[in-house]
Amino acid sequence: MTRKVKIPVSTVGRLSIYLRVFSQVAKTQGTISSKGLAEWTGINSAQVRKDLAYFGQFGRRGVGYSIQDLKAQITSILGLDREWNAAIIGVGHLGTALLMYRGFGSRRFKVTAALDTDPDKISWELEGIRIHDLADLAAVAREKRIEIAILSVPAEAAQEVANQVVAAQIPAILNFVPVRLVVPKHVLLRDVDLAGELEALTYAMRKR
Amino acid sequence: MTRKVKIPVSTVGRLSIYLRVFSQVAKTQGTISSKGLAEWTGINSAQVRKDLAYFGQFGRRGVGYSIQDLKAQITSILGLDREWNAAIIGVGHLGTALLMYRGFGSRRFKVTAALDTDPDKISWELEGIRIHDLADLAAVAREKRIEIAILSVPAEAAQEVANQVVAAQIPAILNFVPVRLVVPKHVLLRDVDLAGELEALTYAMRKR
DNA sequence: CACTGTGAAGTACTTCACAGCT
DNA sequence: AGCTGTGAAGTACTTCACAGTG
Repeated sequence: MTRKVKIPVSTVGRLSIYLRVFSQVAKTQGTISSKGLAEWTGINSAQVRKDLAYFGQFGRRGVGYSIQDLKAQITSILGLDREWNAAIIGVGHLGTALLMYRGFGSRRFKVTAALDTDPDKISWELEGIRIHDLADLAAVAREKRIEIAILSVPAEAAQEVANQVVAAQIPAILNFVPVRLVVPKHVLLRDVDLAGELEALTYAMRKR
Repeated sequence: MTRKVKIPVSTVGRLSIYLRVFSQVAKTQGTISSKGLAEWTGINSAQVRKDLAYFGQFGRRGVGYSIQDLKAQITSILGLDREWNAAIIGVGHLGTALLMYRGFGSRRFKVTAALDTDPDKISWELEGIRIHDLADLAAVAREKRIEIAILSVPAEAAQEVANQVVAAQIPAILNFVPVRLVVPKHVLLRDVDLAGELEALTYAMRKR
């Protein structure tokens, strides 16, 4: 079940997609074939089988995959069989935006803290979440058992704040700031570049 | 300058990254080498050269790339030499969030309209942007010259709303809804999956 | 002579195609 | 008979390495 072979990053991304199909199919009973999943997702059926086979032999030849089993397996592989506490760092427009977004929580993510350096914001509450002084990050992270830092600070401050996140022993960062952050290898970093996504669209439109 | 060779999607993503370095380097005079860009971005210098060479011969051997020129070139390639009007469709938590986020606008994107089906929201204003009835999408799109639809509606409604976007002749969709949308080939579609990004982090944390 | 532009080699991911199980 | 699991083939992207040049 746990393997030696290196699993492509893209495979992990597709696991999220497969999982989501089950909410749409809604049936928790019954089976689904790789071809069925392929139709729902637009992903090639051989790709579906290969993705799932990385993690074990979940399917039954001639039948397909048990929806219930597969759902449980993927949930567990993605670590969604428990809750994860996240903190929003930087409560500007985007940070506020992300605080309000419950879509994070609908799956197993809880935003349980917010932090900023602006004295006008500190100790306010937003959506029921108190805004702490960023200087207290280490204490807040320990107390609230924060495992994910969601970064939405100004670009100039980003690296310095990332350093503080690392010092506070938070193991993972979801970075919305369009800056290349340098962090130690043991810290997980993932970038989301919203302007970049739009630029990919305008690039394609411009080409026409 | 315009080419036959197919340009990797990933190259376009990196153009956004290169462009961003110039805001950080700040100097509009002078040159930068592929090695310099590599250091700023963490991208291999051969990759940098290959990416830029897709679009023409911008560099000078022995010298590097003129920052001013390169900035102008990439800006133009990405279509950022003009403004683009976007509409937010679905003013729930995430939609409101995105409306408030000025980071879109800081580059050349303007959110000039918002739409929803909820009578309690319609004709309110949020951040100076009026919320229109989704039923009026085609009219609003025409009047406001909307070229990008930013989709943040409930999953159940997403495909139907996407159909309306297509019917309204909006050529591009940035989809925040975790659903596979089916649209005609001439409509550009890009998916952003925020829960998926977090799941990629928890997957990696779980593995330890 | 430092640095680009680019073939060639290397690596990673995807799809095919089919043997093998149920 | 139908569908998985997986080597082998195919395709796409990255990195190397160096000839070419300002």
